[in-house]
Amino acid sequence: MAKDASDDPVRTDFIEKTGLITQAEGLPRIAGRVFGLLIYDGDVVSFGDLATKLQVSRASISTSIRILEERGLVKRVTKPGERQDFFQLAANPYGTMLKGIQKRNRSIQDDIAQTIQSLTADADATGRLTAYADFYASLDAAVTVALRKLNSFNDLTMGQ
Amino acid sequence: MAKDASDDPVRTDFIEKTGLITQAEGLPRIAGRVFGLLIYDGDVVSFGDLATKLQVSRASISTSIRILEERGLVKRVTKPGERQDFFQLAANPYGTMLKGIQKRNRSIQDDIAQTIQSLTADADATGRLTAYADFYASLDAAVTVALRKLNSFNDLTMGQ
DNA sequence: CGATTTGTTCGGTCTTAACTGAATAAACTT
DNA sequence: AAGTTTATTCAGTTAAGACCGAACAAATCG
Repeated sequence: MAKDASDDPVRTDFIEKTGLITQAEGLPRIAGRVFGLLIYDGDVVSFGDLATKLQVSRASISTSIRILEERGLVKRVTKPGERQDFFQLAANPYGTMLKGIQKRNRSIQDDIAQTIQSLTADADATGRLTAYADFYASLDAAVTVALRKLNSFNDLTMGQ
Repeated sequence: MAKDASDDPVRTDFIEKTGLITQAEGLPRIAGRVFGLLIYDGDVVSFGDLATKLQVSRASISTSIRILEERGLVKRVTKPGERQDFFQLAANPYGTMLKGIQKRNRSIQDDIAQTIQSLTADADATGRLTAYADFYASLDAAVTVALRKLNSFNDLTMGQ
């Protein structure tokens, strides 16, 4: 009873923090809480437990899990003899997040490049739009570096 | 009449794009449109022109400008003999944006570090929380690199 | 087969925040 | 001073989306 995880204030605070952090990234808060719970507890957690532990409806768990699965951050697993679905962190969630950022940055770069293409060659705006695109290019380069570092680290620790 | 900027579909598209891009960054869409307009037109633009050109209320311009000024992306200027305020892109808006990202990443790192501090030393979660913090640390390092590159570029072109 | 457990979907409610129009304040003009 | 022009603030409306309960579908159990 004293060892009930739900009594751990550090854990509760952390889960709420991840909810807010993730919300700022554009995901629903509950999805962030699920993410945080899976990080903190580490274990494989059942669908029902997620709902009760986070005190939210099963419907919210369902949609949050869908979002997290779509983003490749969470994996659904099943257990023989168990009817419920279980969930755990995906293998390399942070690499996946970086790839998502990368994808988005590149899409923006493409959008801007397309605008630049449409300008008349002598257009006054060309330089400023190029600077704007360069900003996303430099972000892209930086994220690529971070991704490479992260992967090499994983290769070491995961013996890959 | 044919040279009216509002007739330029490339310009209009670009401004709408920046509205959406910036919205995804967590700013109101109109603020993003103001930002895009200032990039595209380059000129110094008056308060009233922003409202009419973007077809939004003056109140929306006021709050959008406030947000953009707070973030250091836009500068307010005045002209002798002119009663209106005028606006232009800040000197190095992209560097400022990177610094904002940096600040946010570090705040998150601090939050996570604080949680780790609160854990008992043998806690099972320590490793996973550290990996989470490392993710933001690697992002931070990446942004720092991008910032340094951007500044050295500016030093060259601006003769700084 | 009927009953139960489980996950998803759908309709509706509620919260949040963007946006507007009107009121206000401040600066300038005549 | 009275009247204009301009920017901000505030109250109210609107729009978007998070969240829930209930209905549903699918699978399992008795």
